[in-house]
Amino acid sequence: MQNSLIFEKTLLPYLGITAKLSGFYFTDTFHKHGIDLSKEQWLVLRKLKDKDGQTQNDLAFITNRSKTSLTRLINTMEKKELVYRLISKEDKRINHIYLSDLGKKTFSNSLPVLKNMIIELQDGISTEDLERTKKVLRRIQNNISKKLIPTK
Amino acid sequence: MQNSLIFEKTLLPYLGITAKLSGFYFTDTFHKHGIDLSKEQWLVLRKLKDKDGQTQNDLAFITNRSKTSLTRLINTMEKKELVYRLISKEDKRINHIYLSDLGKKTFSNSLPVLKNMIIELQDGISTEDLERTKKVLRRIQNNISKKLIPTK
DNA sequence: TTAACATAGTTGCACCTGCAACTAATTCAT
DNA sequence: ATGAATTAGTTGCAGGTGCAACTATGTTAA
Repeated sequence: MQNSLIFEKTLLPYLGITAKLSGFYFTDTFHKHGIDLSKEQWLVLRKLKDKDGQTQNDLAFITNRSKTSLTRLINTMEKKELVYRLISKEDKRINHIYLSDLGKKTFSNSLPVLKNMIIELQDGISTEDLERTKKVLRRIQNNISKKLIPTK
Repeated sequence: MQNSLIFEKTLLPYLGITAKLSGFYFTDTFHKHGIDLSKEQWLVLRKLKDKDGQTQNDLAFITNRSKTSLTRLINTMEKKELVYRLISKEDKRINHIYLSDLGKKTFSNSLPVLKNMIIELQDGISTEDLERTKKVLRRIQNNISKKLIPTK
């Protein structure tokens, strides 16, 4: 019992709980505002907004997902007509993913809601604390990356 | 594009990415060490180690899960013989969940692995930065909790 | 006492996830 | 030029998730 309590003193449970609660908050807020997007779907729209027509491989990579997961994410998003697939003419293996009008509209509707959500999320935290926290999280990401991709 | 980039400057993506990578790292490390536990299963063992025989309701609450999700988590853990259900004699609606010997052994095997994992995760971060980050994450949790349970 | 309500847990449905094995298309090397 | 290796995406399988509706049990109030 004493031994397992050590972990409560590390960042891991804080990270896990905060991420979980943020997820609930995200879902809840979008739902309340009639925005029919999961956080995963939102993230894909956000990446496509940056650069439309990316391949599934690229999207999987930049969203830290397996290509399997991304395939199915795009399936549901295509069913909901948020995005559409176009097979590349140069290489028939490749799908390019594009935002539909609905996708664009839904994303742009989500922005003010999300903006407000973030303000409430970060309420009462100083800029300095925010920056320091980011630095710590970035450090953790680097620590993990080194371990996950061994030398390769 | 300019507008959506705002979110990259907030804590949300840092939180999401760090939690995701931590999850990968967790799974990867346990797998490498032959510990057959998902992080969700680990968390249930951890809570039962604190107090054996808790009800599904209690476990769902303290692990921030829906009772649905917890039901199914216990189903798989029972199949793997990590835990077992006992129906309460006072109230037949209630299931008490107990650690099996295998559950106890698996959990205790996981501890040194996890300990080492956390050391590597937090490598190069000062104690002060750790504490400050925890403070920030706790603040976010509080901010969200206020919003999620409105007055009730 | 019995009808109304509350509670613990399960189930159907829909979604997100990764691994391993697969198909189809492309490239590389002999 | 053709067989081998590589690559992009899909599918089967197993697992995690929440909501709403449900069952079974227990409590409460008329």
